[in-house]
Amino acid sequence: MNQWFTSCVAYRRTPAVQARLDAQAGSIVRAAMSVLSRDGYAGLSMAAVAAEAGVATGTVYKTFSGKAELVTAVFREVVTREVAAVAAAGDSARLGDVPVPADTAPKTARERVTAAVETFAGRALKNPKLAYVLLAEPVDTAVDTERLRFRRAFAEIYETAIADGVAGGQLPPQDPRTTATALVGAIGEVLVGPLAEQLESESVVPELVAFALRALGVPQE
Amino acid sequence: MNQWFTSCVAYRRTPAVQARLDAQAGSIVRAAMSVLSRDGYAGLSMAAVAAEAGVATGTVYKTFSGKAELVTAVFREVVTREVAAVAAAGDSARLGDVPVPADTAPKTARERVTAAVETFAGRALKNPKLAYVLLAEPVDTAVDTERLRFRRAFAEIYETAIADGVAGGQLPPQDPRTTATALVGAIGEVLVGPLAEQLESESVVPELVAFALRALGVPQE
DNA sequence: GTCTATACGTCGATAGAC
DNA sequence: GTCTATCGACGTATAGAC
Repeated sequence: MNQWFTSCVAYRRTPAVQARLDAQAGSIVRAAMSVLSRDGYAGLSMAAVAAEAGVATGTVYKTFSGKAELVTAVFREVVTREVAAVAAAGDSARLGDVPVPADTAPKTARERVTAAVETFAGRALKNPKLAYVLLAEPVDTAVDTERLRFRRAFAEIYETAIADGVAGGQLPPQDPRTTATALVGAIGEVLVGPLAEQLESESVVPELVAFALRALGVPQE
Repeated sequence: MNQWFTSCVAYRRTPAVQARLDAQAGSIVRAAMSVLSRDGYAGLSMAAVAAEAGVATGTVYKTFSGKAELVTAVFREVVTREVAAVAAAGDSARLGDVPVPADTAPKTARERVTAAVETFAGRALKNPKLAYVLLAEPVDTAVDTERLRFRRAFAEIYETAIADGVAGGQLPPQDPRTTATALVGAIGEVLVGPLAEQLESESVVPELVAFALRALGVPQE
């Protein structure tokens, strides 16, 4: 009994072990992202991920109970990255923890939305396989649920920019939440086409920006 | 041998039998639509559908190889109905086979888009369970594929209206296809929220219409 | 992590169509 | 008379609760 207890304590996860496991999990997730970017969801087999990460297939199942869980983790990682990039491009307040220099004029709603749309769409078109999985590819019920969070996160970025614009009189009266949500849906829908067919249509980003500015009611130049 | 052949001919599906089977398939699909509207996708079990249709569960599998196939058939049926309703509301050319009376002024782009958006959103909010399944609910990979067709069908309705408006100078220059696609995405995205939470927010339809009109560049009244 | 409950899909028997 | 469509109960897998 005493010995059993001792063993139990001894095998309890030490911080070091936990850290190693976390690092491994991160490594596997990054490997999965690489595979996804290169070969799309069709190529995302557990074996391929394991090979890319340099571990055995069994090891992957050690940290992720199944493919759905792994995919979900990958999804969360990618979403966090993309949201950060778009937020950085669109937010006027601060990037990371660095305050905006005092001599920089605050961005207008037009600038903020333009930057956010261009960043989002540009990144998506630069990594079409990944973006298509994120936006639309029929994958898995669990992933679909994650997609809802993903879209919400982007909508919140637009929402603050729009609310600021309305408050400042740059934009006509409107419900910022509705407009922001609609914008996210619009951008996603438009991108799915070029993404699915691997067309990097050059005109799609400017068209998207034009649509967004019209939809917000930005006064035409 | 001769007798076998005679029997075979005798038991070959006669038109009457085929018609009955087709009718049964339709009946099952309609039953599934009822269940879906009432209990949502969670309540759409094969047993519930069979009970609603007044047949045994085994019978359902006679016409549909599995749940995925049944759900796909239901999806197709619903989409066809909804597209027809929205097209009828939005098209200026003709409703069904009846030509528009000559004394009726052709609808403006503003009227056509307003009618289409109101019809689509109104019908969705009147049947939220069904609409949520159609638009966003994580269901099945096969259904996701169908959803793409569904959205495309709606986009085409908007596309013709927008193209006409641009050609007639009522709308500013734009790519009708892009705008139409974006509009479908925007409307769907906005509706998902109220639909998921069963809120029949009264203001959502007017806001959607306002968004759509701004996005098309319709001159503000 | 285990356990229970629900629901998908199958199978043999029966009844009815041709 | 033969074959097939229908029925409904059962096996099994999976998902959700504790």
